[in-house]
Amino acid sequence: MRKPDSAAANIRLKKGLWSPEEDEKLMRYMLSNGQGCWTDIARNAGLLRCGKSCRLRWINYLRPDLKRGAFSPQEERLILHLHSLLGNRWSQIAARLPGRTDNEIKNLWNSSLKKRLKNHSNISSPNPSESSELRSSNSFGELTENIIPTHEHKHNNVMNMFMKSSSFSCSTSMSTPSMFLQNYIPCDPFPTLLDNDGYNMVGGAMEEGYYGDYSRTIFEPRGLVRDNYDFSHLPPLANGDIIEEIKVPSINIKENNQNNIEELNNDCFDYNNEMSFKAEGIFGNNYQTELQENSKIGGWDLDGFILDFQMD
DNA sequence: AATCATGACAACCGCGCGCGA
DNA sequence: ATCGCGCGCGGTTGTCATGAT
Repeated sequence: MRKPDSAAANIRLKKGLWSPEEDEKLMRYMLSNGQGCWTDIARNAGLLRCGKSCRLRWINYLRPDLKRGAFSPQEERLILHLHSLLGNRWSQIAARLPGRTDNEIKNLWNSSLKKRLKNHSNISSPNPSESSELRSSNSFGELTENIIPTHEHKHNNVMNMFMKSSSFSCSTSMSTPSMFLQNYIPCDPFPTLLDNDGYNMVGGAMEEGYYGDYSRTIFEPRGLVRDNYDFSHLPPLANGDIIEEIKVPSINIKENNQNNIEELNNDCFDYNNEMSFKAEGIFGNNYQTELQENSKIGGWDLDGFILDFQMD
């Protein structure tokens, strides 16, 4: 049997909304003393609150690194996408949206996104041949059209994307972040490439490369974040393009997971050194298992699909 | 102007987990 | 091995603001 906070057993603790004075006390204490045992923090800061309440107030409201204001459409897209992968694991979703809290995301989902998603699915036809039109014609389309519903649509025909025509041969310099980025094949942040079912194929890369804002999304392994990157001078991918060569940091695959959730949770790559490889332009749906460090053959999961590649 | 409905946000609650005694 | 405690998470409820009737 669980006991209540020891302090709560002795003192009548305050509940409900926080006053500005309480915020001030907690803020001042946290900034000068840092995080510790929340029960102690509550007591030492002179607050008649339980530690749990203080923790919640700090994490969800007072923390200096919180991003205030409404969610951007890009953030909403990301939440939808991550929710399709992770379900109601709000803390894990929040971990991929800097400055946002799990509570905030949960509230957004419950008050807004869930209803919109439901409306969207009611409108959408189960017939895939109709879904493309519907996506662009209903109010929810703007949120979903760039996202592959991971567990629902793993098409074989994705293999036809990027397999023809133009190629990219990228430089190897990487002394600055912007130069470094030239080693990546850029994607239109909101691409229009659609497969036969109307799902956007480039969007699938977002799971791997995304960690902040879709405008930064480039075709890259999971976890890389590059701010303020200007795509305008780079050749856009077009329908049917082939990815001939991509230069990326060396990829040391520490472990391989076949589970999307684990993929997101585990930092599988080491980006310390750059290495180029040939991307053969093939999207395969077979996982490369037991990849070893310095392996010449590899691949990474792009929203459930594997881009196979071979090291130079 | 008053009432009601709705949405957004804030906070609470209960549970499970990890850790140290 | 067990217990107590703190913490984090996800579900739920409470509160307030705003718009519609």
